[in-house]
Amino acid sequence: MSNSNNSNGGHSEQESKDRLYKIRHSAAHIMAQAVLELYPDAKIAIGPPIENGFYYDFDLGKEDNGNGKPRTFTPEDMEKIEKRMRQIIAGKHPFDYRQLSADEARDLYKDQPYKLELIEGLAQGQVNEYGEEGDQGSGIGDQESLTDPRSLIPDPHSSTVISTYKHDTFEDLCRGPHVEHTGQVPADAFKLMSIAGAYWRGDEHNAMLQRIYGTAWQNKKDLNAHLQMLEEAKKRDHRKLGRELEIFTFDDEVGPGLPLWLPNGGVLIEELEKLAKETERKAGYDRVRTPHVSKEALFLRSGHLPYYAESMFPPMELEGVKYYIKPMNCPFHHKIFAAKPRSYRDMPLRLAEYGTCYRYEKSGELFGLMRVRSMQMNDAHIYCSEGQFEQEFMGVVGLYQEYFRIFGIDKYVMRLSTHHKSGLGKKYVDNERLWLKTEDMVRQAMRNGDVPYVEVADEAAFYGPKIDVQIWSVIGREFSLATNQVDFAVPERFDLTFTNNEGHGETPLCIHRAPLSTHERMVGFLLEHYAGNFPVWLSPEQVRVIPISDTHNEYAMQLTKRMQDLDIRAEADLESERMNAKIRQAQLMKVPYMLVVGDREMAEETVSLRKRDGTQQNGLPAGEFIAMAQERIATRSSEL
RNA sequence: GCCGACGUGGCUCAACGGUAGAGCAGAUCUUUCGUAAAGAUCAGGUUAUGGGUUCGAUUCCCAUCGUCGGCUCCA
Repeated sequence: MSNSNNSNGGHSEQESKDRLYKIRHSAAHIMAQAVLELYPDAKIAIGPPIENGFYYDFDLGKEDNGNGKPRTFTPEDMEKIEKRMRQIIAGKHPFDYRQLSADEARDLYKDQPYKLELIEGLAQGQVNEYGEEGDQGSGIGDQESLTDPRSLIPDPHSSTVISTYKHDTFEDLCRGPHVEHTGQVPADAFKLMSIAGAYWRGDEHNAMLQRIYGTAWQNKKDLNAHLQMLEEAKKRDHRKLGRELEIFTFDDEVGPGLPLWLPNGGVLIEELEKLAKETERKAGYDRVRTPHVSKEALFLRSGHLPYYAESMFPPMELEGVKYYIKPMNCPFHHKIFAAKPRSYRDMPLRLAEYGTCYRYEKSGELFGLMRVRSMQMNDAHIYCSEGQFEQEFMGVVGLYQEYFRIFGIDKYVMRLSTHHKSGLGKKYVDNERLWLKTEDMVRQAMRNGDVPYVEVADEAAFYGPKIDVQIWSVIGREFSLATNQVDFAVPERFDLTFTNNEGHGETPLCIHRAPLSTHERMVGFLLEHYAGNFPVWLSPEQVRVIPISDTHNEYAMQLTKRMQDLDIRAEADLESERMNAKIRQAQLMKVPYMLVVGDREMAEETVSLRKRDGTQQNGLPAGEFIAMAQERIATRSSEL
C-alpha cells in the first residue's frame, strides 16, 4: 500500500509527512471530542494516527437498548460525528500542551478507566527506565510503528512527567505533536471510513471497544485521489479477479476456507509447481511424499500439539487411536530423516514436498485465498550442521530473491522474528541460550549476505527464529508470503542425529522453508500483483485464435492444434460471433495473445497478432509467432 | 472466536408487507462480420436455511449458516 505517491510540489517529503501526521493525530482528537459530546458517558481509549488516517477507540457502555449488549455506533452516528467535527474545525481552537504529574493526571481522568490504566503504565515506565528496556521493536519503518497502538505510549526517555494536549473542551493524554489549531485540519479532506470492533490494547482477553477509522489528507485533491485508489484496489482484489478469470471458487457445502481450484487455477498451480521442482532439483533438494494424517503420537513428539491444537482439525479416533490431519509437514520429514542412520556425508539433507495441510483457522480469520483452511505448501526441511547453517540459510534467501526476480516482486519487507523472554516455556521452547544464539546466527547471515531486514520481537515460531517475507494485499492487509525458519529444538525431540567426521553423534539444525508460500496465498498474491495479467508462461490460456468468419475455422483449428502439440496453451474461438466480440471475450479473460485469422492470413500462412496490451502486428508468419511464444514461455519472461 | 454490516437466478443489481424484475452469462435460431459487445426467441429464482409475527413476509423479529469491514491469530 505504500505506493500512493502524492507529489506536493514545494514541500520536502519529510515536511509533508510531518504535516500529515499532525493533521491525522489532531483529527483523532477532534473526533474524540465530537463523540464525547454526542455520548457523554463514552469512555475513551486511544486514538493514534495511522497510515492514510487515524482511528480512535471508544467504549460506549451498555446502557441504551437494555439488552445488555454493548452499545455500538451506527452509520448515522458517523454522519453526526463528522458534522460535529467540521464545526470544531471551524472553531479554530488552539492545541495547548501541558505537563502534569501522575497524580494530577489520575485526577483529570478519574472517570476514564482506560486512561487511568495508561497512566499507571506510564508511571511504571519511569521506574523501568532504569531497569530493563521497554517493549519497543527496533528498526521497523515508521508506518509500522504508526499502526502499533503501543507507540502511543510516550517515549520513556522524555516523559519524566505526563503530558496532555487540549483543544476546546477536550484534553487527551498525548505527547503530540499536533497542528497549531483545529482550523488547520482541512475540513474537506477527511472522511470517517468505518466502524470496527477492536480489543483494548489489542488483547483478545480484554474488552471489545468500538473503533472508528477515518482518513485524512492535506487537501481535497489528495483525499479524492486516495478514495479513487481504494476503488481501483477493489478491482484487483484477488477474490473478484479469481471469480472473473475462473481461477477458484468456494462452495457452502464444501466449507469455508476450502477453495476449489477451477481449471484455470489448476494451470497456475501446475506452473508454480513446475518452477519449484526445477529450482529445487538444481539446488540439491530431494523430493519426498508423506501422508495427510498421522497418529497423535507424532504431533505429541514434535511438540506441536500443545502449541497448536487450537488450529488443528479435531482428531478422529479409530480402534482406540487418535489420528490428526496434518497442519504441517515437518514431523513427517523428521521421520524420513530418522528412517536410516545419517552421516555428515549426507548433510545437508534437503527434503522437499508440496505438502497439503489443513489448519482450522478461526472463522473470522478466513480471507479469500490468502487465509484458508486447506493449503498446499512449497515446503522443505533442510537438515544441516551448525557449520553449514549460514550457507544453507542464505541459499534459501537466494531462492526467494530468484523467485521475486521472476515475478517482478519488489514491494516486500524481510522480517526477522525473534522470541520474547516472557513467552519462554509458553509460546516458545524454553532455552534462552539457544534462542539468543540462533537469532544471532540469522542476523549474522543476513548481514554477511547484505540483505536488508527489519527485526520484530515476540513473533518467532515456537522452535526458533524466522525470516518472513511480508507483503500486502491490494486492500492493505499484511501477510507473510515466504518463510524461512530455524529450528533448534524439534530435531532433538525426534532424537535426530548424524555421525560427524569424528565419529560422534550430533543433532542437526533444521531449516523450515517455504519460499513460494502456499499455492493458495501465492496465487492470491499473484492475482493482485499482476491484476490478473499473468505473464505468458503463467497464463492459463496463452493464445486465443480468432477466425474472422467460419470459413477460417479450419485454418484456426490447424494453427491451434499445431501450438497445442508444442505445449502452448492455445484455444480457437469457433463461436458464431463477430470478431470484435471474440476479441472482447479474450481481452476480458486477459489472454496474452490473440491471433486474428482471415482470408489474408490463410493465404499467406500468417497471423494477425493482437497482444493483451492492445498492440498489434499484422502479417506475422505463423512459425515466427510460435517461436516467439515458445521463447517467452521457456524463459518465463515477463515480457508480453 | 470477538464487534459490526450484509446475504434476491452463474455474475452485477432492482422491487421492500400484497406474493419477484433487468442487464450480462447460458440455450436455440438468424447473422459470417477485419481488432473491446450483431439481432431475435427461450430457459433460469420455494428471494441463504430454519422458526416466529401477520389475513398475507423477499420485505418485520429471532436463531443458524455464509460473506464482507475490522480485532485477535497466521503460510
